[in-house]
Amino acid sequence: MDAKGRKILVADDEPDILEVLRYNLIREGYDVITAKDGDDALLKAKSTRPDLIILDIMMPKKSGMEVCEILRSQPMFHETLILMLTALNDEGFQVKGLESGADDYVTKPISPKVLISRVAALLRRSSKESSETLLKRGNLTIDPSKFEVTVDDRQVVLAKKEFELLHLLASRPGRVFLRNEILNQVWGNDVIVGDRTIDVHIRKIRQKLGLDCISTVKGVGYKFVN
Amino acid sequence: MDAKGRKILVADDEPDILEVLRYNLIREGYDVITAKDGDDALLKAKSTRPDLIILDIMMPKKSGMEVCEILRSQPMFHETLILMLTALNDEGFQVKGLESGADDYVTKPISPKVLISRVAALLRRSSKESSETLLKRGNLTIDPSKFEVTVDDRQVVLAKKEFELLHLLASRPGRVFLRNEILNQVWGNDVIVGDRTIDVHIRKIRQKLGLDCISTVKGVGYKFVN
DNA sequence: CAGGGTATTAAAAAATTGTAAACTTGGACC
DNA sequence: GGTCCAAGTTTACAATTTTTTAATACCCTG
Repeated sequence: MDAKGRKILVADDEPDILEVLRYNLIREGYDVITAKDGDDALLKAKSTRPDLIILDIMMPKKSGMEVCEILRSQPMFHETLILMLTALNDEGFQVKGLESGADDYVTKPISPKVLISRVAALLRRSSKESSETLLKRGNLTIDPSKFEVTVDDRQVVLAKKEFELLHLLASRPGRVFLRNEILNQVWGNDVIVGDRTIDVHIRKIRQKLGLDCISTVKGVGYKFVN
Repeated sequence: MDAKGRKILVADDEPDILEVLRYNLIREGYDVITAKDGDDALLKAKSTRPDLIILDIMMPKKSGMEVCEILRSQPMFHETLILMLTALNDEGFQVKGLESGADDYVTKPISPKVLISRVAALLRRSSKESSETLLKRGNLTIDPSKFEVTVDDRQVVLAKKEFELLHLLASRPGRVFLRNEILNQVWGNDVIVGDRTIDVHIRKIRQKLGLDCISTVKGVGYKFVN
């Protein structure tokens, strides 16, 4: 589906399991990073900042639970999704797992179908939430749930497409969005509109905001700066 | 914890399991209603409007899945939490369960500790305000228990749909409700009515209230402002 | 200074909503 | 059963806003 670009870190000490998970997740279109023990997982989590982390409970160096607690204690991973793999009937762990900050767990033996389904459910939920949470960039505030934009306490009324376009750009400050990406995200894959349409909307946003927060990258696209 | 007043409906055909669950949930401070099969569950769900429904997948009369789908198709239960009890390794069901609209599932054999933990997690997540409390928004008062609306001490009589629509919008001031959301919440998932219906009702509300408290967000929906 | 790209503008086209009025339905009442 | 009434829905059209197109001006780079 729309799994593109989602990074998943999988940590398990059994190479076979790791490979099965990697294979299945990649087939679904996710970017997969693997780790072979607790310390490795921590290291790779920091360097790659995945969207979701799958942790086996039983691992050398550090257990999944320990890794989970360490991650959760850092603001960087406060929002990162964590899914635990636990042994069957391991009540204590299941309860502790949820308490230690995991978002979900799947019991072993792992069925790829179930795992994929859970992973998708988690990502779906979080992406829904993120598209509804308040976005603050300096003196600019974007509230998708209220469909409101504020600049220095002054409320600005944007039309639908303008809002969506601004929201897209502001969701990843600094990152350049190609004109194609913008068309796909805001207009949809199938809709065909002329190229100048984007310019016009950008102009209206700039005008209404009275703020120079969108910069042009000639020949490439637009990006949000602050 | 803060389980006070939370109603939980438990449906399972095995009396022993039912009793164990009931005992444990009551000990946690929940109000528990029990049902012995699918039809019974539907009946009691409608009459008691629980906050959370625990459904065994395998039940006489109607399976947990069927019950779940029927419930989800009614606006009354759109927000109600549903937790499924599935047999171990029952992959197909687990996947289908999540797809059919359940919020979570727990595998049998059930451990009370795990179940309690999951139930608490679900209820925590959805700490929505009850739809039966008095709402005051400026000079507007909405009393769902009496089905009354007041503007500056002047009582306004609204029809059922009008009332529900206003109550929905006012329940989250500022938040935009998409036309789809409105249709689902007020009319129900399965009911098919024309698009203009919403406009007409909005108009009647505006007219009757003589108050400009509902603002249009073109291409998106409506929201309550004060 | 030519060429590829972007900005600006105005106006056309499309989409969306507001409104009034007609129609449908289901229940209360006789 | 028939009649009336009110809520709810649909329809059709007007009013409005948003979105797109198109034409032109601009601006940087090689």
